[in-house]
Amino acid sequence: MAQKKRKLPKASPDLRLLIEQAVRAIPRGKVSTYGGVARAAGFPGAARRVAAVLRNGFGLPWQRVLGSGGEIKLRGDSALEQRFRLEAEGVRFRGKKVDMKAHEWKVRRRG
DNA sequence: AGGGTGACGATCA
DNA sequence: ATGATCGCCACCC
Repeated sequence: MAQKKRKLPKASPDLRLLIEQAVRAIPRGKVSTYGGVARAAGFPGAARRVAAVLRNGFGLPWQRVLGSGGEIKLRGDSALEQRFRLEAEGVRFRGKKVDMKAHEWKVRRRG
């Protein structure tokens, strides 16, 4: 049994705070990735921590965070819900993935 | 104290 | 494109 159901880890308070801020900074109609949020929060390589924060936290626009390449990494109904939520705010998909070229959020935006 | 785990990511076959 | 494997690392029991 390689997969037993386990509660997901909660991130450290400060790490969680910074990650939450980065997630909340993603505007409606835009998306980012776990790795991208981690880097934006100052923790490159902490993609898994980002996922843990999203799952554990409340009131976050969790649907705007995707796996690399714009792929939804959730399973089952949650994956469908994420897709519906994104489409509801104008995010378009190309097959199974979000059209990152059009929707990926970049902090550095200067025209 | 120590091994298992995961809403990841990159790489290889 | 799909599936396996490895690196990562805070968290859980």
